[in-house]
Amino acid sequence: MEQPKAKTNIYDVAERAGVSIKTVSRVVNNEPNVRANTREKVQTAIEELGYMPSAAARELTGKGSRVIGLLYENSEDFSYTNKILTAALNACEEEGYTLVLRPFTLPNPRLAESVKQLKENARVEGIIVLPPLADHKALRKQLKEMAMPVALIAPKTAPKDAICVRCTDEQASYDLACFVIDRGHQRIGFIKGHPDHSASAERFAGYLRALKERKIELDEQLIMQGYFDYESGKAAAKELLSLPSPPTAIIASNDDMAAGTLFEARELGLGVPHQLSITGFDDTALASHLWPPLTTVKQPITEMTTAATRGLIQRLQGDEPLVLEPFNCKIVVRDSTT
Amino acid sequence: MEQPKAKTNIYDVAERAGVSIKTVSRVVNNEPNVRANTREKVQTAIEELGYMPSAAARELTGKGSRVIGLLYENSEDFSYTNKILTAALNACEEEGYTLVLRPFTLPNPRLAESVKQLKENARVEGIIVLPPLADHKALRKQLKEMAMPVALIAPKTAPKDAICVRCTDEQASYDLACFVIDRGHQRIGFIKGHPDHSASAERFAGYLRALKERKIELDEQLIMQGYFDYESGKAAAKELLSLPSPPTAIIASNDDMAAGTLFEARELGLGVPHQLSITGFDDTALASHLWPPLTTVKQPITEMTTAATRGLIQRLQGDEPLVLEPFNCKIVVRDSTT
DNA sequence: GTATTAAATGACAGCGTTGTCATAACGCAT
DNA sequence: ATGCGTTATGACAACGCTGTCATTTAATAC
Repeated sequence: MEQPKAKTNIYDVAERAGVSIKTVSRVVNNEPNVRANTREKVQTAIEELGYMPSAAARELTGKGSRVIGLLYENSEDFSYTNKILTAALNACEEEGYTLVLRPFTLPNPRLAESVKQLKENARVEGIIVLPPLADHKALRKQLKEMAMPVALIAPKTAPKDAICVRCTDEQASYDLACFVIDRGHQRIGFIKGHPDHSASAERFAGYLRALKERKIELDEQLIMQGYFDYESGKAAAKELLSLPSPPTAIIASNDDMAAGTLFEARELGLGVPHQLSITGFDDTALASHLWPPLTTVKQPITEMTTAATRGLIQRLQGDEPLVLEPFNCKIVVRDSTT
Repeated sequence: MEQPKAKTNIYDVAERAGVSIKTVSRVVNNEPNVRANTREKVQTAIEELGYMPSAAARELTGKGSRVIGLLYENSEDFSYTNKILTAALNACEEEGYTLVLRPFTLPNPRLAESVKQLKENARVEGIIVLPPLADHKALRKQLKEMAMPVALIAPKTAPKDAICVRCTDEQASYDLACFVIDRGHQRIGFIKGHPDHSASAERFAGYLRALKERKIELDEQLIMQGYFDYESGKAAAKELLSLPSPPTAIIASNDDMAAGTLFEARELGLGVPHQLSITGFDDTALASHLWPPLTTVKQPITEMTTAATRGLIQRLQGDEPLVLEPFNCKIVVRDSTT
């Protein structure tokens, strides 16, 4: 497998295989009437050069574009990811760009391959990466190798050759913890987020800073590891609440885990917020639909995403790669806290 | 504005305007050095012919593709729309197609324009339409005019020139109502869904059939109009529960409205399920995250969407437009019903 | 009015592929 | 070997646009 300097085209393959471009075309499109022997030679050349046909050229010759659309009504109550999608989609439309989505389930061995395909097949020129993928080492390496312009949303480490947007997670978490402390709580449980998300560490740091400044001694027992999903929040809450001296408030690193905590409190017959205060993070639809509705933190997701998308597009057009300031979060007080 | 028979290209415009194709190109790309007079002539010709430049050809000449990617981790707990997106995205990837998303907020005066742009700009060859857009008259007309191959998800009326997928909503709703009746309930409230969604009527019909077969007299007071959102469910529940003789069970036409109902029950101090049984529809993440978790109906969304997408792609490739049977739903019993 | 310069316009190649049609090689029966 | 019908291969135009560079036209100065 060689490292193709410039993009290889059908001529390169034809030359290497010692056949005409038409024959290469036939092999690529699985057409009949190619000797097995020849087919193999061509296939080898393709592999060696890492050749991928140009979708644009194909389309131009009358083949379809292999693009299909999906129309849907944009409802209000979207989850975190959805808010990002919508914002990015809108920003792209305004700039005359087309956005192609690619969801992954981690761990994913075919990740590199899939990203490469995204470039060749779907013709993407730049890529926006959401957490926790934004910090995925293999992915970042792959993107760099492909010299793919990148915009990272809330990454832990921000390479300077990428557009990055962040928000003041640490400060928001600090503010939230102070808010809880000011309501008279002293034993405050904390459920950490998924360790792969940069936000997790930031939010935890804010909690720690608040305790320190308000002179509350840190009790390791009150710190739980969660993974941003409902079940992990539930499990963590169960453990916290069965402590000999349980917390009177629990700060969960996102709304899903807060929902799990709320569920667990119910199971144990604890009244919220009177016997237990609970807070979330992200202000998803869930937060306002639970009973009682959750006190949480609202990130300016739409603004962040729009900025990242615009930034990426600007770079693609050769403009200055502007540096983005962190965006401010805001506490949303509801009824899950005393 | 003429009706272009075949796709107009830059030559048509040049001829009509009496200039060279290069000049047309200059106008289209807002390049300098074109006399105002000339520019106008060209612009007029473009309008009259409804010309839109070919993105594929542009890309081939070295301009970028104007496509950017967005990578995200595929989490489990997705809403209804998200499940559809993910399934469609996956089906497309498997078939070597690229899926382009376009969210709308209704009502939208620029809908037709946006769809046209989707065709020209994003080069889509076929379109999948989700409810309630699947029944949007103006949209359907526009798509038909453009001769755009279409796949409709859960439409009310199914034109035979479109791929359509449906599921057994009526039967599922009937089964659910019977389930509730069999638990001893006689006064069962029903919160209807958004009138624009085909599913709303189907679900209501199932409820009616169950009452009839079980010889329970229909009480109009127990029927409420909702709109599939949390707030409308809450409002409907409030009204139902303040009736002189309130229902002992409420069937909401989706999970969001069931969540609103649950909230309202809490506000009124009613125990769920002992004093009030509640059911939802769709089996979204919300349903299992609430307390108590909701009894609801699970649609095979992934299967439906995959079938629709595959069907559309088959048609695009000139194969037989297969007819799809309705998909079966399944009741998921949880703790919100006695 | 003519020379000089700048602005406006056009002719043409090239982008990477596939379709058409011509040509070359093969397989087989004579 | 010879001829014939396949099967395999290649040459070349076409797809619709933009870049380069040549040419025409207008504007300005003398």
